[in-house]
Amino acid sequence: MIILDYRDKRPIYEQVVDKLERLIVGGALEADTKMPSVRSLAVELSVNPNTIQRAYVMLEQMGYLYTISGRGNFVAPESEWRGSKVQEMLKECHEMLLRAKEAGVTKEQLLVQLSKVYEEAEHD
Amino acid sequence: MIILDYRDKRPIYEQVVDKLERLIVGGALEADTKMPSVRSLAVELSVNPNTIQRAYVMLEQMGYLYTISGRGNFVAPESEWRGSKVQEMLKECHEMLLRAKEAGVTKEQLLVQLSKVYEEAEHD
DNA sequence: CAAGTGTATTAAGATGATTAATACACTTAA
DNA sequence: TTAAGTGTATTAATCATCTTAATACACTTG
Repeated sequence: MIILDYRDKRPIYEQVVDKLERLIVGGALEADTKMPSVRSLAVELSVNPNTIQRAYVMLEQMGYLYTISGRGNFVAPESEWRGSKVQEMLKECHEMLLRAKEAGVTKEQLLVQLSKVYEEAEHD
Repeated sequence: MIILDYRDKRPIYEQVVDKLERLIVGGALEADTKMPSVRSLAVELSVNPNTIQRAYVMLEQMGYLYTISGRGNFVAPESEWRGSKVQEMLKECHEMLLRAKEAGVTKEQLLVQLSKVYEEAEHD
C-alpha cells in the first residue's frame, strides 16, 4: 500500500500519515474503504504496531479515518476533510509564494509553473 | 538578530540556518556584513556555541557566508547564492502546486494568491 | 468460542540534538 | 609582544524522541 523512504529523516509515523493522507486526498482510497489493520500494516512495513497505531490516531484526528472498535479503520467521507484541506493548502501556498517572491522569483515564472501544473496551453 | 521559536520542533541549528538565510535572501543583511561571532550569538540565544558553529558551517556550505579565520563570518555576495536559490524556490513551488491541485485547489484560487502576494489589482 | 480488530501500558533500546569543557591557530589592537 | 577576540576541533555526558518489545483487555465476526 505504501513504501517507506529510509533516506527520509522524519519519524516513520509521520511518513505513514503523509503517504496515507495523499492516497486519500488524491482519491486513490474511496470513502468507507477498509484500511489495513494496525498489525498487518506493521508487518507489511516491517515496523512496530505501535508506530502504525500512532499514525492511525493522527489520521483520525485529522478527519481522514474513522474507527469502529473491533472492526477496523475506514476512510472517512470527503465532507470530513476536503474543505479544511483546501484551506490548509491555500495558506501553505500563500507562504510559499511570499518566500519565492522574497527570493527573487518573478510573477511570470510562477505563472509558468502554474500553467505547467494545470496543463493548459499558454498564448501570450 | 533572530529569535528562536520553542514551539518549533526542529533542531535549533536548523532554525538558525533558516532565519539567517531569510535575512540574507530578503536583503536585510548586505554582502560583506560581519555576522555575530559564534560565541556572542550563542550567548544571545542562550545556546551552546557548538550549535551556532554548526549553523554557520551549513550556511557557508550553502553559499551564504564566507569565513576569514580569526576575523569572523561574513555575508557572501549575492552572486554566490541568488541563482541557485531561485531555482530551488521554483522547484519547491512546483511541488507545492502539484499537491494543491491534488487537494482540490483551483487554478483561479491560486491566481488570487499570486495576485495578493505580488500586490497587483485584479480586474476580471 | 476462536480469531481478528482497536486500544492501552510499561520498559527498554537507539538515535540525534544539545550541552559542557577544553584546546589550538589565527587576527587585531593595545 | 601580549591579550582579547575570532573560527575550529575534539571528547564526553546529558536529554528528548522515536522505536521496539511484550503484554493485556474489550470489542466484533464467523
